[in-house]
Amino acid sequence: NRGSIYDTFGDKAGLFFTAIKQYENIAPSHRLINNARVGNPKNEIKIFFSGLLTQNPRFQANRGCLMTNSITELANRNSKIKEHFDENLQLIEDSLRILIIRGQKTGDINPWLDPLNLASFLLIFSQGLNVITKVNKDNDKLLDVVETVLSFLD
Amino acid sequence: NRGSIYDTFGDKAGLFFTAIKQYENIAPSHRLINNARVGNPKNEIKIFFSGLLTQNPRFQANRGCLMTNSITELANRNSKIKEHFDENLQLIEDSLRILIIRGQKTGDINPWLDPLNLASFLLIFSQGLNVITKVNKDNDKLLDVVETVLSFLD
DNA sequence: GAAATAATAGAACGATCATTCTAATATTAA
DNA sequence: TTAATATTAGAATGATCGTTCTATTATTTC
Repeated sequence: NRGSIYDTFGDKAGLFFTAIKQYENIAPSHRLINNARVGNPKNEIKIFFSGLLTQNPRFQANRGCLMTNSITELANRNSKIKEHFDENLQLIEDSLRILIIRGQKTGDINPWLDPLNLASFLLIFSQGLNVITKVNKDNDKLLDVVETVLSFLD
Repeated sequence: NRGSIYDTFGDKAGLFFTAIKQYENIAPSHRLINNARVGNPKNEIKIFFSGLLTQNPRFQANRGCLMTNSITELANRNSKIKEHFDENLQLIEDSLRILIIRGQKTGDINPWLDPLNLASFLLIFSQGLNVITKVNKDNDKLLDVVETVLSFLD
């Protein structure tokens, strides 16, 4: 009900921000961030990417990622939104970097690769997946590409 | 003027489609598509990615790519837009694939890599760049990542 | 230069939007 | 049960949107 919504969230922007925060708790990046310092590094990265491709049945198909969608639509018009997602992306990149460093220590990931550079690359690639899945639903093909990307870590 | 616009383009959607078509003639993918069968393969791919990072002074900063932005905002609500960009992405992927095959023949690109798989990867990565550049303006870092990606082709 | 055509400014339309308000109806706490 | 508190339906607000219209002013064409 309109009344309840305005009472609880203040305004449209407040509701949106609450939605974003809820979304971030169920997005694939949530597990990645939480497990950055535990679990098998390469496996966590793999699960993260699989999560981007396996559409959550909680969501309707083709809707993509709320963060990616919001960045492309709003980042250059709403600095609060932009800053929020800038931080969130940084958190994901940090987690990837930590996992890469750990993977290099255990010998699972090529130690000659630069962790920050590689983490940044994986983050960018993840955002690309969130775009492409909105038009291309050939999941098998995308899974193959993800496998290729993961092989770059070897 | 409102009147002229409606007279020329019919309605808002017509104007948008015309804008899209004009945009596609100046986007970095335009050169890639046109040069898929000529010029140095690896160099064309490099120029394509540089183009995504070097913001065209014709555009205002931080606006990203009109195709990427439109896909994430409209693809699941407007099937005509979705189909248009699906075709356009396919065209870019095809061009990348053709360039990769040519590069493999000349020995510039690792012949063991699967051209379609790799083209799909580069396309996805390009879309990721179009997302990330909307929040992260550290161009030097992104150029480093692009360099890393291009090194995957060796 | 006159007639036909195009472009302009700006009023006007109904639709939708974000938001607030009111009054009625539930739900909880005492 | 009563009183306090939430929740609801839905009317009402002003703003903006996409679109059309009209009357005026330019620009082309003959």
